[in-house]
Amino acid sequence: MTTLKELAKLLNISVSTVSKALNDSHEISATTKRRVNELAEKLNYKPNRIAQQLKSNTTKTIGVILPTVTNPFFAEVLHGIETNATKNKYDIIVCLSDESLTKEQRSLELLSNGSVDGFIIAVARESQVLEQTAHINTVINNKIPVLMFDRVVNEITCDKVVVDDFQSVFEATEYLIKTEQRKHILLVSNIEELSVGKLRIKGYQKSIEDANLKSNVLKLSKVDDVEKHIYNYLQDNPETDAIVSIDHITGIIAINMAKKTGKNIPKDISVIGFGYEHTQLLSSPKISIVHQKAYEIGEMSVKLLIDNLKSEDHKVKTIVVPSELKLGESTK
Amino acid sequence: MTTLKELAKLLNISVSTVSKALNDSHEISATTKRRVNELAEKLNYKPNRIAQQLKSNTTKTIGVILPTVTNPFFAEVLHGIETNATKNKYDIIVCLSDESLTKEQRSLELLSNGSVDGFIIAVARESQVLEQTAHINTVINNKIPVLMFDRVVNEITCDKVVVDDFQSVFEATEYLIKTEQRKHILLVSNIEELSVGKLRIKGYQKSIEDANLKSNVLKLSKVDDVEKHIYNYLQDNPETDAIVSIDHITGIIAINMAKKTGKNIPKDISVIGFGYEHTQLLSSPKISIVHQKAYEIGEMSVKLLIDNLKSEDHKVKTIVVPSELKLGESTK
DNA sequence: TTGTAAGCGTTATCAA
DNA sequence: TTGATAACGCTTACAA
Repeated sequence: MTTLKELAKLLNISVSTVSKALNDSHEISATTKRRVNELAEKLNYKPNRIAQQLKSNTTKTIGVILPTVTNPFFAEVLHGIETNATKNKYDIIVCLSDESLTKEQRSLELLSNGSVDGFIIAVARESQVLEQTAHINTVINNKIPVLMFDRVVNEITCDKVVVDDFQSVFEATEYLIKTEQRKHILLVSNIEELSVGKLRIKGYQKSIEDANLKSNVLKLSKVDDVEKHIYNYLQDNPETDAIVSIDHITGIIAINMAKKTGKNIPKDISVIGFGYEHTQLLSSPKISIVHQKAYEIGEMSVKLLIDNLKSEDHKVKTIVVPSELKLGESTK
Repeated sequence: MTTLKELAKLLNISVSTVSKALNDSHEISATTKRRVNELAEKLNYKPNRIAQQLKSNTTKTIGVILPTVTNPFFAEVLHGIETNATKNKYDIIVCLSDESLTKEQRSLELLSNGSVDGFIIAVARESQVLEQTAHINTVINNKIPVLMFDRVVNEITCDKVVVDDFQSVFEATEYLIKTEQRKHILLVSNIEELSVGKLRIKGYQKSIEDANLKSNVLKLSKVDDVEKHIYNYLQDNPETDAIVSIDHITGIIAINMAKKTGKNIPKDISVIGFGYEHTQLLSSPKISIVHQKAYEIGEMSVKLLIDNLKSEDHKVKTIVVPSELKLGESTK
């Protein structure tokens, strides 16, 4: 790789002149600027990023720590983060915790050595269940800005970007009750132990209570044969006339199982699930979903973090990104 | 952040002594090592990564350039890359080309300034269709190692990790013909313009030819209503007794549509699709899939690239990661 | 066993 | 308008 020194030697001028010329400093004459730029172009000179980082003590890099990326929600958030980071000339270093507390701790620790200017993180399932989050506070105490999204820790004070978990499921359930006159609404879930899962279930329950209906929650996160479990429930409870799923899998399974019991969707049973870009393609009839704006969550996260990095007097904020009920064909 | 200089001053010794002590150099006495380590521990000293990178002229960072991460194949590959990179003490900087040539060029260009030691890349759809890949050769000519996976460019000489696209579909089709005696096998695809798509289609065609059957290919990448398209085909061709999908979407849609035409799966029609971890959950009956070992592809890619980075006399290799036919319930 | 000094590639200050 | 020099934080000959 070509360096300033090499350019300087070839042109018989000093390194600092070359540097200034390339940075279009007003101190430098037009002619030398031209000479320098021509040679730089010719030799395909690129300022060494690492040297700049050392000098400026900033990396223009964000550490992104995700529980997983095979869950389409986090994949789409990552998409939003990457696009917006790039737009702002930031790189992202991605670490996956695989839902493990230890891996999350290690990643934060490893990157807290000047590798990144700040972090965007959704905490691991394990960290959340065990309520172990001291490592995140350590980072914050070291003056490295942290932004948490989706899976947040209430006890930690930092910027947050969250989904309207309670509200969106509340409204989805209300839709089934008020617009569709459904009376026997089942909730299915494979994320009931996560903070977001709990909030969503509460949204469902509030709506059910308000209408004086009976709450029916099928918790499946530890169940082996989810299909069978749902199928059996529907067999045993043939009065079921609507299903709400709070994740991106069990809604589709519910549709398949309801059809298997001979029910027509949406005539006999309405189904609303959670989902993202392609989810609706994967069921027939196309599933109605609470569409989490995952891309926007990533986008907002980057914006808020960069604002924190740049402004002196940044004040901590929590942004709620509203979801959208996207009706497909599994509702009337 | 604590620096060597600060430690040195507090201990009244020189910076180099501190550095050596922390690196457990045999030059240093046990007592000073202890003193240094204690203070370092106390002040939570971490060697500045950027300074080390500048000094050593290596970043221990891999640039990973993916077309997208919402496609579960690439998500799973990323998972494999991240896990294995971390295991080898490498970080990854992730860029998404969004299937765009320009973005791919920009990312490569931007990271070719010392930010990374090497690249892992799957080329964008656009780059592949337009056959524009000079930017990749530019990087290689700059002596930055590149590894390509899945979507590879034959004309470029570098390490490659690929799937057995031809062979896996050849065998899947053969299974339907020989084991299940199917005679009217439809291929559905939404990736027919990609190199991998073409190979897979060829695998199907070879198998069909060998058995003297008729080839039926439904190309859907530019079709709006995929469901309807498949449904109509099945209505018009009721003799169809098997379907092969070469992507992770259209197989599931095919199952749903076949059921809609009143066919029983797998009695009347067998279906084999492509898929990954969760794919089988999303259809009923559970779809049989060609399971691409995406995680392993990521794993192998990292191994091969790091080998290239470390060894002097690395010779270019292409590794084929075999897929596995994972029978579900959509075949007999 | 410890310390001095040079150097990685930049940028910035100050002097010429 | 240009150049010499120091500095960012670290490692490593080499000198003491």
